[in-house]
Amino acid sequence: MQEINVILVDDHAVVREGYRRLLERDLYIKVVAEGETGDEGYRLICDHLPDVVVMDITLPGMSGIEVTRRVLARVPEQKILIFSMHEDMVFVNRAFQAGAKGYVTKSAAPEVLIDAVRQVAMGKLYLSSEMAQLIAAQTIPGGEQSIDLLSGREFEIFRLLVQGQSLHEISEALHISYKTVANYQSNIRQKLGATTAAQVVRIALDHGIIWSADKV
Amino acid sequence: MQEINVILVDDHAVVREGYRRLLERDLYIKVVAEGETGDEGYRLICDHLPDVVVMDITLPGMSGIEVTRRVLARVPEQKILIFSMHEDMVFVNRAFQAGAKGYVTKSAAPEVLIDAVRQVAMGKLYLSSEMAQLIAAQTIPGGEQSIDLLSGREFEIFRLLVQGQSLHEISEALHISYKTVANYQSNIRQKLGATTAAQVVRIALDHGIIWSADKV
DNA sequence: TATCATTTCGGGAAGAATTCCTAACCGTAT
DNA sequence: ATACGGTTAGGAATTCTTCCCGAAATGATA
Repeated sequence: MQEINVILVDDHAVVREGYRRLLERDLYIKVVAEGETGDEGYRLICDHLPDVVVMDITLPGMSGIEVTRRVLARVPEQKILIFSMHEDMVFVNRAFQAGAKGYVTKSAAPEVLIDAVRQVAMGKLYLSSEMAQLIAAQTIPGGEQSIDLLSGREFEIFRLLVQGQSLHEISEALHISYKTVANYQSNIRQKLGATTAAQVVRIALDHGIIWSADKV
Repeated sequence: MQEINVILVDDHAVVREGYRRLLERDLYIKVVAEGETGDEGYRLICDHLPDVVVMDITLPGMSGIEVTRRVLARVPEQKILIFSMHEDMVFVNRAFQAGAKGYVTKSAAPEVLIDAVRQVAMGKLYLSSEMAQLIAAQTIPGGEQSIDLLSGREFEIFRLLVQGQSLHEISEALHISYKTVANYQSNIRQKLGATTAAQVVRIALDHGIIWSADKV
């Protein structure tokens, strides 16, 4: 078996240290560089062109997904494995949309990461089994493109809801009955697979309908 | 120097693996057990009574801060070091309120964690320098955020709520009555000046308690 | 030590919100 | 014309939320 050159990109030094030691338990895997930010990771990847990149999503500045997109725009064959704490389908979808070759969660067993790196290096796609199960089970809030299931009116009410408006305020703003708004909310939650209001807001966040104050 | 027995509590197996290898680079430090959830960590700590606990905040169910509170209620002299990705002052404050002996962020240099474990084992308090700077910077311009009005328990439930957990799930995770959680939610909303669940989530966003996929 | 404030915990009851069912109305596509 | 989906609501049962209360534990302070 050939040697597998790997670049790690993660903003947590201690965590990176752990990956490196874990991955190098496999004698064929060699970590050739480590990046701390999205920009640094991008430069390192373009310079080294490693066999596999293990990349976190949450990074200072450019996110791991954005780095993936940019790298693949210049080096389409580059193999990038997303290794994230996010167990949300939205992230998995975005990762593969960006062209990532694999997605592994940090809660997976250590051996899974090694396996994933080897699989991806061989040109295969890799999705950790928990994530694959999530895809199979379609009860995930925000899974698939659930937001597209919303009708125009539903989407409009959805937006007002996640902005923090009360049902009463919405009914006045739209000149419809409170009861109608309440019914819409029920339908929206069902279509999105959400059981709590917070989950609905989270879906809105994931789709960029609203955003947090400290977002760059 | 005496041997330092350590217990690790973190929900990410790969990350835990990394800590273990990193910490045991120091010959006096010995990792005697690893916990994956809040409940498991609590049991392990009570059973082993290690010299130092290295604990993440974000855990399934009970948070690391909640575990800290509970452990210290029974073993007041237990030394607990919070090791979290959160660089928000809110979390540092909560950690020390709960009785933690140290707070180190995961973005700190690897040696910092080892140093922190040693300091805490010797009975000292430890705060990584970035966090110490944040404290210094925050004392002047700060100005009483509404979120500071929340008690420890209220903040704990607040976090679970905005993560999308139902009242029933929270009551099970914290082993308290549904009614208590419902009452807490009312108090939280009042203290935060929020009338809808979505507004509560927005406040959490603004304080960095949760974040959106939109950074992707 | 005694005291007072705070926090944690929950029951009861009234009121509000949510769900589920139903149905009307209106375009549009078949 | 018929069928379909979207918009609009009411009714009833259920669930959630608030506001009231109090008990127990904790913590600070005099």
